[in-house]
Amino acid sequence: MKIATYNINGVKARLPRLKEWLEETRPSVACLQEIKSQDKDFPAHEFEALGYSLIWHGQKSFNGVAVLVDTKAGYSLNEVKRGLGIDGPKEGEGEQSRYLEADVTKDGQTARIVCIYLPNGNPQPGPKFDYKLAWMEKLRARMAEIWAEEVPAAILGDYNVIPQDDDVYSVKAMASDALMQPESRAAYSRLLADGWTDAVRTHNPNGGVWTYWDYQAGAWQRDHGFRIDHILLSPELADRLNAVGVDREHRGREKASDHAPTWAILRD
DNA sequence: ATGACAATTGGGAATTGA
Repeated sequence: MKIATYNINGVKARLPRLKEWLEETRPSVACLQEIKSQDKDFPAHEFEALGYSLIWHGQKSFNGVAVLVDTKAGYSLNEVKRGLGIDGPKEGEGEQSRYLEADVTKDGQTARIVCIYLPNGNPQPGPKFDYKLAWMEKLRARMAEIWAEEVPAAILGDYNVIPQDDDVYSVKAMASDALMQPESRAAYSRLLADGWTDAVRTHNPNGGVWTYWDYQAGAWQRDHGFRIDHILLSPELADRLNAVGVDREHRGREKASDHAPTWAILRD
């Protein structure tokens, strides 16, 4: 089973790139973030035509997540939960679309798949940063519930956290950013301390792997990137981890997202 | 300190992102 996470930065603007990525790399499960589409406008048929089943949780203008499974390869999915029950940082805006959880099944084997788009938190300090930290605690509580269910589970997505100094091209350049504040890192570390495994880190213990390059200041050309898209695995799935990777080449294409797809392969 | 880029909404300029 190949599971992947990809912050696509707009499903409508990215549709050709996204479809070719699915066809070229054929993930069994794909978690998408920043679909930037309302539910009614989400082009589900485009993905169904490629042999994927999917669920999505959209929102006007920004945010939004989706989970796709390869029906051609025999996978099916059932939604378990959408939303963590936490309101956005603006008064009265309600909950943002950042969380989608499903059971994915093939040949009688089921894994819990959670797609997250964790709040960015900039500028910090401020209400958006407070929201980020509160969201991370909500996530941790939900992950503890999943842990207690003792199901094989993977929590994939854009965590908007640079876990360590060797996960960024320049510590100095990003020092004041919400992505690498001590509070953000501590909250992420607590997830690992709870027993979850950072799949990409496990296979790259010295860091140096990027999943995001800014559109600005020639960041891609200079390889000024960092790692914020993560795949966290329960112990059973961590034991089955075969390989991880980042589809860097897709970041360099025409009209690409500023993130690159990040994936892990698990033995059946 | 600021802006550099890009997507969305709405049909211009503001918001958001990281």
